[in-house]
Amino acid sequence: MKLEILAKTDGRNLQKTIISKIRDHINLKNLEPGDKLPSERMLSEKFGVTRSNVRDAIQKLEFYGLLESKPQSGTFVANIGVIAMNGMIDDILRLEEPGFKSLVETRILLELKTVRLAALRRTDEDLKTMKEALEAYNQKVIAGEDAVQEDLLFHLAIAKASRNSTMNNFMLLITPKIITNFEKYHVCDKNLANQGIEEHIAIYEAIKSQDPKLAKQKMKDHFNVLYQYCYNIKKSS
Amino acid sequence: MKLEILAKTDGRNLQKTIISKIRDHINLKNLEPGDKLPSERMLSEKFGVTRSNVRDAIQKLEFYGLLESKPQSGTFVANIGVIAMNGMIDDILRLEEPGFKSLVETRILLELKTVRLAALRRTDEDLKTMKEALEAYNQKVIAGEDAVQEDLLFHLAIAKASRNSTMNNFMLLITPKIITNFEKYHVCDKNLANQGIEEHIAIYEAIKSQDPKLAKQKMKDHFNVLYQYCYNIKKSS
DNA sequence: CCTTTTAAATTGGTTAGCCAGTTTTAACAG
DNA sequence: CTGTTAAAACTGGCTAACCAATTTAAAAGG
Repeated sequence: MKLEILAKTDGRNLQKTIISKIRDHINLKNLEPGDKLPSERMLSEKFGVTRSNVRDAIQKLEFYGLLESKPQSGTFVANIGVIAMNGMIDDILRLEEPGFKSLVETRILLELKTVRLAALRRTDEDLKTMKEALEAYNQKVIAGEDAVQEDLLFHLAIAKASRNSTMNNFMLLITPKIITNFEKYHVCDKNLANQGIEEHIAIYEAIKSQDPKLAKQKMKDHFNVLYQYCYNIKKSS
Repeated sequence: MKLEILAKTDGRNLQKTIISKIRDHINLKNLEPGDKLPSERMLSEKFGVTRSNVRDAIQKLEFYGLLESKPQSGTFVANIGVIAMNGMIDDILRLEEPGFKSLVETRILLELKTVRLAALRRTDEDLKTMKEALEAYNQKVIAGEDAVQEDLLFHLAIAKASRNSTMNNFMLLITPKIITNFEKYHVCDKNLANQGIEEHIAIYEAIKSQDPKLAKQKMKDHFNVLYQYCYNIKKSS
């Protein structure tokens, strides 16, 4: 077990090492936006690692918009100067795994915004999707079954109706992680789920009547109950 | 040029096709959390694509927390039921590339929160980092040079001081894309940069004196100027 | 029939080599 | 010396073979 963890952190540290070496190279050679990096083969030889490792590191930096790979041509420094490049790579390297608290804070922030935007921008089709998710949730709760999935889908339907693909994407990223934590700490019990029905309906109605302020307030109420309960669980565990 | 775009969309569509086929398989076989997917080899044969393509698709679903690959063992359905799985994959497939407006909206939302959290949680070290970024910015502006990078680093320093790794990560993700758009539309002119000095100082002082409300207000002021200018640019272009 | 042991098959990950474009170099004509 | 052309070298992506760990099957022992 220990070894498995070590292996994983080893892989992580290897990637971080390669990323920092790429940064060093950029600094040493004073590469500016648009300049070409050495080929993956040369970098892998220079760093004493496999080409796959280099590719993975480059892919990560591409994901953060710092590099850009062009097929059959090369990898290029993105339209970002060396100063910002250094600062950002530094931040990326020091970025730690998000804890539960971090995820919850971000979720609340995002949802209080998406619900507002959804109230302003929702189409009739969005409304239909939300209503379906809402009714699926209610049905499960009334039947006394677990409704975590349906709850998730209702909230994601709101995110989609917000018509902001960045926030929608972020919601898709963090929600599953939160759900996993919820189930781990056994949040979302039956009685809480019953209360959730009314709260969801209130949110839905506010979005339907295109009242952003009310929608935000109802979402706030929803979270208040949920996370008060949640933090109690956390403290007692 | 047309062909290049076609090739890219082809690759994208291929991955989306594979992802939807994986979803279909999960539905058809009624796979539940913890169940094992067929091996990458079998899936690649079944779908008539290369193993690399299957791996990439699985990696993406892993990124969104829907699958989990264990070395020398197999790929497993994450702790998420079929209903949520279907909904999420559907959302992921329909997710569109974020536009400029989407990015700006999200940035404002995130920064109004991170600046508040930074005021509450900043350590003395955070404060030092922010001050350094601030002074680097001022120096460049006073010298009449472009200070986009230094501006970026100041805002990222705030994100780091917020002590929320999820928001910090999100900021790192969207900021470069916004910067690119800024430079494309030639936002951030000299006169605007001069005004930026005072606004940055006001934000910094509010964080220093641990006044979250004031910090948020000063950030709001900062954005007001910036994006009023920005939207004018957009409209005229 | 059940438990233990062992060997064969299967797995995700890794590696070396191949491919189709791109880029650089060199050859050559004017 | 310059502009054009062709060919050689280089590039990121892709393919197939390989690897070590794991899982399954079967064989052995009780």
